[in-house]
Parts: sequence; structure tokens; C-alpha cells
Amino acid sequence: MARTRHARLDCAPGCPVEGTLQMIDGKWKGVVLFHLLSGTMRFNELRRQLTNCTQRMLTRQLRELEADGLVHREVYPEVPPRVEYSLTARGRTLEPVLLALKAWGEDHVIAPEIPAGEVELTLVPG
Amino acid sequence: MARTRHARLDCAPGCPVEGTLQMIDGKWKGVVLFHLLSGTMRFNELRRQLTNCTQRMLTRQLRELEADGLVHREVYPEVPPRVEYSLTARGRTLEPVLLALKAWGEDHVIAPEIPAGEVELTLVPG
DNA sequence: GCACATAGTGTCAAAAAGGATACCGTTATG
DNA sequence: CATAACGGTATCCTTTTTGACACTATGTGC
Repeated sequence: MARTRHARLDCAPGCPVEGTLQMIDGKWKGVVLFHLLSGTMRFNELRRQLTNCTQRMLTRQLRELEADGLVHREVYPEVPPRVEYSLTARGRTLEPVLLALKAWGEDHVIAPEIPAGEVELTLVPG
Repeated sequence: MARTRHARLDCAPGCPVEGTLQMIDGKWKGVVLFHLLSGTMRFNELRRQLTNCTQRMLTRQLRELEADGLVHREVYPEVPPRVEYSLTARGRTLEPVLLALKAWGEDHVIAPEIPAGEVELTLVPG
């Protein structure tokens, strides 16, 4: 179970907002869910996308997402081990949320990714 | 400054998602921002909307939101004290995010508010 | 004087989240 | 045998967040 921010969510008209945040607010969950939007990924594949994410933390967050029914974990009987993660149907419904978060972040938190070879200088008022 | 989930946000394409979550993920921030969408509110007015929210926590979260430029705090030279909170222009840009969070929460986390007088029984499979 | 209204602040403790490290299991290969 | 690949787990520690409690400021009315 993800973090329990609120023991009960019948507090006010805004509670659904908090309820959703309760599902996705662990460190790395947002970006993990975002990556899985584009398709199934294996553990290390995911991890390589996440700079500075430890194995321990990734495992924890994935297990919580799985427990909350947002992520599906498929174990293949192979050696070396092969485990794939994908969004559940329920997890897929988070797409509008994730895209909204991404859009806002790009506009207000960090500069968007700049494709290689396309460098643009931006002057920031002193 | 709100919680520092990530020291740096240049880690991957999904980082804007984490960047936005970093701004709004304190307990009560989501629901506070949501309420302020509909207009300016005073401290206790806000608090009455938030079941179980302590004065201390509300103050803390409001101060963080203010520091991050999402909320404007207006102090009136009156007694009793009168302080009003409202969304900044920057805070207003979070509307799509907040509405997406609310929509998902209503559909997947909790039942939506039922207007008084309109009671509907829902059977949950054992 | 006291009580009331409003909106806090300071401080410490408890709870929760995140981090570090060592270790594990399986099979395949040289 | 050692090493590699992959995806973990256990355990303890550190840091952060939240909660509890006491206290604060101002003017007004009784």
C-alpha cells in the first residue's frame, strides 16, 4: 500500500485530488508511470531511465504500484531472470493526469528536453 | 521550499512529472490548491474545508505554497487578524493538473460527493 | 481583569519515507 | 571452479514529514 497521507478520504470536495496524489506520490512513481505509458519495460531498462535511482528504491516503488493495481508485474521462468512491468488498465487511466503533470513541469519547473543538435540560447533577465 | 524529492531534475524525459509532483505533494496541498481554484479564502475558511487538518499543518503547507509562488497571501491590518489566500497566476496554471487529479480520484479512489437527499445504495461483491 | 475572534509560531517527538550495504537465487559459460 | 546475467531481499540507518502542545499578538466587549 502506498503512503497513507489520509486515513480517510471523505473530508471535502477536494479529497479526490488528495486520493489520487496518495497513489502516485512516492519518489520515482510519477516518472515510472510515465515511462510505462509508452509500453512494457524490464527492471533494469526502467532503472537506466532513472538517474540516481537505487535498485532498492525502484523495487519498493514498483511493488507499491503493483499492490495498488496500477502496475502489472510479469515474471518469466528464465535465467537470467526476466521480469516485465506494464501499466494495468487501471494504471492506463492515469494518462491524462501524467500528461498534465508533465506539461506543467515542462512549462514551470524545468526546461524541456532539447533534441541533440538543436541548441537555443535563452536570456534570463538579471 | 517544498520537499526536495530530487536534488536535480535533469534525469530523464519523465522528470517534469516528478518536478510538478515535487511542488504539490505535501499533505493538504492538493486539496488546498483545489479549493483556491474557486477563489480567495481566509485561513479558517480553508481549514473548515479540511477535516482533521491541524492549524500547524495548514500554516506550514500554505507557507510552502507561498514560497513556491503558487499561492498569494494578503495580510490586512485588522483585528481580529484577517489574512486571505489566493492562487497566483502561476498557481492558476495548475488548474488542468488539479482537475485531472480530481477526475481520476473520483473515478478510482473514492465515490464522488453525493448531494444531500440523494442516497444510492451500492452493493459491493463479498 | 477575562473571554473572544483570528492567524499564527516554536519546539519536540513520533511516524514515515528514503538510503546504504551486504547478500541471495538460478542457470549458463569458459 | 569462477564469473556473468538479472532481479531481487533483509536489515539497519538517516532524513524528512507530520503531529502534539504550548504559547503569541492585537483590539473589543463585558
